[in-house]
Amino acid sequence: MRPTVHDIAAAAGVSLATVDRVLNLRPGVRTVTREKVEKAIERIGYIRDVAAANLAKSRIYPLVFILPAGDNSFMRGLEAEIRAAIERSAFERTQISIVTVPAFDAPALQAALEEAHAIRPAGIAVVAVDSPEVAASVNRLRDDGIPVVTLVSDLSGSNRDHFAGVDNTAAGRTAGNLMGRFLGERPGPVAVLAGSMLVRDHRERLEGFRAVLDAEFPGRTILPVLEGHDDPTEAERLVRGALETHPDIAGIYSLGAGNRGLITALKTSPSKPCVIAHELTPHTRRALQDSLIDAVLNQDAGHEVRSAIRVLKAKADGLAVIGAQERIRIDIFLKDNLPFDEARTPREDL
Amino acid sequence: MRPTVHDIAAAAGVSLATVDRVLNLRPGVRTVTREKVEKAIERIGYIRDVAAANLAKSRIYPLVFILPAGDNSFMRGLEAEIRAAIERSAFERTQISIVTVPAFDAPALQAALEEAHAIRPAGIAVVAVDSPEVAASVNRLRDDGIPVVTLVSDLSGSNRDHFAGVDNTAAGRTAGNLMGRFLGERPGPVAVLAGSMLVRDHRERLEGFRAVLDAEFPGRTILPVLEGHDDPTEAERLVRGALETHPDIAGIYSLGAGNRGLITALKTSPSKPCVIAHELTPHTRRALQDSLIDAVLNQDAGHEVRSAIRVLKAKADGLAVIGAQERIRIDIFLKDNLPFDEARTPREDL
DNA sequence: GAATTTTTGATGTACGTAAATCAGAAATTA
DNA sequence: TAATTTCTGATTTACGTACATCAAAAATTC
Repeated sequence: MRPTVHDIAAAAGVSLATVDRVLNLRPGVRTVTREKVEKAIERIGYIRDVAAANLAKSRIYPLVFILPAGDNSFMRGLEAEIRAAIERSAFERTQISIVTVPAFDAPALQAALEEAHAIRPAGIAVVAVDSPEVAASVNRLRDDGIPVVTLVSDLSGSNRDHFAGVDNTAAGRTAGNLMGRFLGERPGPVAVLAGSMLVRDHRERLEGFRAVLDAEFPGRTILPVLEGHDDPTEAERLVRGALETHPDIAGIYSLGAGNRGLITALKTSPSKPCVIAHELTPHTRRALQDSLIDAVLNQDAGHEVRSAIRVLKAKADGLAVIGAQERIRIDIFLKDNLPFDEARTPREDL
Repeated sequence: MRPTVHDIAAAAGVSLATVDRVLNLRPGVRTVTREKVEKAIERIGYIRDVAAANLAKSRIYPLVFILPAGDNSFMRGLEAEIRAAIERSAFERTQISIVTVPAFDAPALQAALEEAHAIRPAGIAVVAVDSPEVAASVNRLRDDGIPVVTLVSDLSGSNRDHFAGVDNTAAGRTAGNLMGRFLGERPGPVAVLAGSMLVRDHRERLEGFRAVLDAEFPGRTILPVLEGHDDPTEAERLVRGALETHPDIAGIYSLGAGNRGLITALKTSPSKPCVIAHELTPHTRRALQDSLIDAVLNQDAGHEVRSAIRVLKAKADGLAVIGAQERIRIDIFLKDNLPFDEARTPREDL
């Protein structure tokens, strides 16, 4: 049988009340007694029964998710996953609220963080805009004992507890490797469509992509980055322009959102470049099936949300997390390994 | 506040004892009363607090994992993940035992299943050999109320509760697509190294690989399958022989284990075929880094084990599972997106 | 050494559910 | 209707922890 608080009391030769004081960091215990109890805990290998503790505390975890607003299929899919988690909140003792802020807007994000801080939740998950002010807000939260997890896009210079997202440099490198191999001997430059260099995930993807192409496929030119701000209309205009200016474009790497616009532009393009994009949405899925896109690198939003919740709860309780379980993988989808469409998939009209 | 059993009792106008009888399917309740209680449960939206219930029951879940013995890096990695889960059993209320049986041996597997049946565990996870006798044993377990999850390799003609593994047909298709694209215009046939056609995962991978190569890359010949029984020595001999008989081999698809032998053969081969293999082990990882292997399709053994445990526990309690969470993904590793090596990785000497 | 403060023990209640017992009520059978 | 069987209610204990209260013991201060 697993040892209980009673066993600690017996082993340490103290009362249950004293054990409780030690375990829950309550005052009124002499250092010698505290050490005696701690040694007994160590000795008998006591592990707190979190389920029982949560029951006794009637613990619930109020969590806040902050993510960009706007017409972005991936982000709306992410939001849908958060809503799915809300459905499960009765089981998971969570109480989740969603806050949306304008995309790529550091001051707005900072304001949202401050507002969330005031509520004093058990934890905050945030799709970060990489800026010092945002990092400062996050650090204040941490100093105040509120765990923070960055979601999808990480935050430099902050002591956030965890990043629930993929290794974006590796994703970019993978895209570079696939692009280089898929193109083979085909001549022509490669275009890159990004959302904004203000978010770290986009910067890292670009960096990885560039590194591999430069190192392993020299002679392949990369055109100046097109910044489409994850907006389909802007993306379409930029891609159309690039394809007109450089009719010999051999490949396009779309490392952000706004793929709907990219796809529209591709449909009317006279040439057929090799296209690698990010995030599996209804649009990229169809384009993959129609061979307009050759490969899609994906991060599973559901996994990211569930991971963020697990980590926030664990951090709130001061518990360890299973590192391997929380590593978010980069999925590579070709048209041959598309997962079955599910009800969970964001709606077609998004 | 979430409704409790007391609320049901009040709402149905019955006593707590009757609610308990209904909830836990105990006898001694008239049909009319039972229906009254069930309607009240429905009406107030009661959800059983599993944590509290498990606490009251002092519930533990005895689980049995059955997997092939032998010198197979992937299977030993799987076993390591099961041992990691055993480490967590105090937290997860599980009590896991591991049984190993000779590989590709249906009678031995059946015997192991019958033995596990006798213990009457809360659930069984099994790496299946695809045979009618094994399916019959599994069906008997199910009829007896013991949930069964197939792990890594599925079982035809059984009513196992769940399959914790990847879509192997899709994996084979993906391999075919990558092979076709990576080879480009390079001439020469493709060799396939498998473990055994007795396991469904290998059959499915081959089928998917063939389908894509035939459909999308016609003109590419596939040599007769080499069956290496997941044994490094045998694999090496077979690959060496094939490379000698067909010096023009352009690609090799290794869809089973025994990759150590394949790699040894590759090192001394005068030609450099494009190689796609399965499962990231210390050996395939190094071969990938050394560019002896071009791509590795991987299933995360840790995810599979954790998923199997979650599903078995849920089934034992008659609860629903989050489908999306339990879908095991096919990881595609190129040398550019290798995950960091971790302590969890199977030891080098395996 | 008395008065004070700090530390410890003993005890009870609570969380939400499970499970058991026993008495009493209702339904069924004779 | 009486005797029997079947249901139902009331109550208690338990799971492992949290948390509060009050008394008693020990340590500290003056």
